[in-house]
Amino acid sequence: MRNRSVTYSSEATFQALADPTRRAVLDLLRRGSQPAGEIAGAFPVSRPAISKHLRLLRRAHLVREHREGRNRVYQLNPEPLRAVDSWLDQYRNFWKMNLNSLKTFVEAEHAKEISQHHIAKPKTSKGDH
Amino acid sequence: MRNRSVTYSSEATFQALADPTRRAVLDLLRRGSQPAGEIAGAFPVSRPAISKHLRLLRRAHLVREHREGRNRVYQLNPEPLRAVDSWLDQYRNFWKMNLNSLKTFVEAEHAKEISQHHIAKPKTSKGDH
DNA sequence: ATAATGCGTAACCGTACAGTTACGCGACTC
DNA sequence: GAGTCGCGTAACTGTACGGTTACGCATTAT
Repeated sequence: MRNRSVTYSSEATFQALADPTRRAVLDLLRRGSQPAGEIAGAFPVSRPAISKHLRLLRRAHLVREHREGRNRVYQLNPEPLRAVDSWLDQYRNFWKMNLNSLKTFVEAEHAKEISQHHIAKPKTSKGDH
Repeated sequence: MRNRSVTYSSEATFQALADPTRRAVLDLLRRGSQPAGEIAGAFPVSRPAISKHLRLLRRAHLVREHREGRNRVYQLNPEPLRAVDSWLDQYRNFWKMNLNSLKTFVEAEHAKEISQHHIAKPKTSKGDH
């Protein structure tokens, strides 16, 4: 449970990531920082629309903004994505399990087949509930 | 670009994950499949509200539903989370980079300081743009 | 000083959606 | 068959938000 200087609300993060345009902005920003205008230029929506998206991304700390003359340059901040990664972590074993489920199943069947001489199956654990 | 039998729209997935209640439902379902009623019982909102959340999760293929008598049992399907994991992958190197950014920066400054005898700074490389 | 640029914000739509209550329907119980 | 349980859905409300246009405010250019 390492506590970095700032604790990012994964709530805001997920919320910010929910919009495809915002994810695209992040993808764009991976190539390098850009002023708001150029970001807006990359999308088929109006500049104010992007401005609002950027505000949301700012609130989620997914981007950082600093002025440069009359430009506002936006920079990616991948830090909060770490929280998403951690959250995902709880499910990773889970889908690895599923990855091997067929294999495991087959092996289990195989093992059963081998040792299946006089052992009565107790009841088949009826799902995972 | 592996194409599994089903292609999950990461759009629907992110959308589904955007709500805290829905993420909580998934977290709950990690412990095992449950009928809708029990899921609803675990939250301070009405049963129909949960029912709608479950519908969204179903659409995103994050849960699977099957009837069992007069119950509808919901089961976690972690598959679509893989897509999220892949998406995140593009940022993983990035935040590893940032881990070392301070170190790198300090080292760079140090190097500059050493060689900085008669070199006029052209204009300060102006961010990372 | 004046004009033009770059951006954010306000004001205003339309739509999505979280939540509620009322209702309906299939599935077990007696 | 009548009652009840489990659960989805319809109908409705409040709110968030994506998009637009109009506007305002700095900063640079003339």
